[in-house]
Amino acid sequence: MKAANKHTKIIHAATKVFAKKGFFNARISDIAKEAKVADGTIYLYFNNKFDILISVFEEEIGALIEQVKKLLSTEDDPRKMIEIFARNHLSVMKKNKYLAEVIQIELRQSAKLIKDYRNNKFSEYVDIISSIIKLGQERSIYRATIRPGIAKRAFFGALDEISRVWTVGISTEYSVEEATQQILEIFLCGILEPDASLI
Amino acid sequence: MKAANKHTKIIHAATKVFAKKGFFNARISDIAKEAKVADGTIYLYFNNKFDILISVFEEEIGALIEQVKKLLSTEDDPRKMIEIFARNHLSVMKKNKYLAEVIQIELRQSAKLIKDYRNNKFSEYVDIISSIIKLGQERSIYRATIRPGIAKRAFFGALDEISRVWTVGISTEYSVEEATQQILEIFLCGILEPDASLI
DNA sequence: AAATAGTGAATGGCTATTCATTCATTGTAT
DNA sequence: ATACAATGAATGAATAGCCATTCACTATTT
Repeated sequence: MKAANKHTKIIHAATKVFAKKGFFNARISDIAKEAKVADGTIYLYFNNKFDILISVFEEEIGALIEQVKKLLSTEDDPRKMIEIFARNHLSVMKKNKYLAEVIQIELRQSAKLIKDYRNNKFSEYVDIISSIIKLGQERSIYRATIRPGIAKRAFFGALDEISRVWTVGISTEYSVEEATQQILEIFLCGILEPDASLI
Repeated sequence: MKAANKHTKIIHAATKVFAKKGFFNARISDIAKEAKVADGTIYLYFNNKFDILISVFEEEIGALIEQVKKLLSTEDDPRKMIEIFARNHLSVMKKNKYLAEVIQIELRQSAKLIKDYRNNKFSEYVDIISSIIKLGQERSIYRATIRPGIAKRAFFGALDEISRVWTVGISTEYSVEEATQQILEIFLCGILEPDASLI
């Protein structure tokens, strides 16, 4: 029978192979081997190679959204919420390096790879940041001069670039906690020395 | 004669084609056509397709480094220096969309594309940020608790993600000035309302 | 008339996708 | 209980098309 978990098995295998080789260098036979199925079997579950990539985005990021939304639902303070988002993102990326790689690299070219595919799931994920910022502004906790649409990009971009350290073989290492603390310090307080207006 | 400017012509053509189609979908014949030379001519100036991409990185980012270093050399205040870096980066990326696209997308996969190619030029560029931060720390203008190695990533990642708005066809638009101002507000002061410790 | 630069059609290697066939499971008839 | 279909999942070798690179040839310079 067409086991539902074979679909999932292929998705996970594809995530790994895409991460390691990149979409174009990934061979269908690599994915098949990784998933321990025959090449042809993949076409029983997916229409083509692009379809596999899209499914990886939708399903893996979908799960990420579920997870962070659940965590956020227990918190009300926008400062804590932004912290939860950052810590969760960084720890998932550190733990799931294959997913990290796919988001950082393949997702970015997806618009070019696949005609008329909009990354709705991805936008939905990043928009969580702007909604937290808006909430904070309503409560006068975050500055009204901050534009949520720009700040969400700045925040996500910062998290994304910071987490790249764990995917490529860069020597400098730091922990999720350290990275989270730094990101929060920068975004909440800025990098200026509080009494630097002197000089 | 082996005109030096034919080399440059090919580099610019390649930047454009790589930006539009991505490295793997770019055909040598596309680049040749764009540069108005024969397919074979490209191999008189470059060893192979990868070599073209590497040259694009080295030469285009090399020029970017020259430019920003020159601008920075006239300034001494680390706060202004970080501003100069941000404004310059954003305005170059808004103006030169092909280069922006190549940096944002192709550069990221270069490690995977090309065995043992380290993006020295790119690291050199991003390291300008950490050196500005260190300078600021020495003068007690930037907090000592900020780790320059992490902050440079956060700052560059923020700039990079913000400038993506100009490359992909996203509806929301903002100017270089607006983006620069927001980035500086966030990084220098943070997003917290100054007297938000209330609540 | 050398020497050098440029050309573009032909080659050769590579791989996504297909599809004829096999295999496993379930149902039906004896 | 055993034999026999029927169904549809799984397989993987064969196909068909694509494109980086080469190279025999032409054009241009010195």
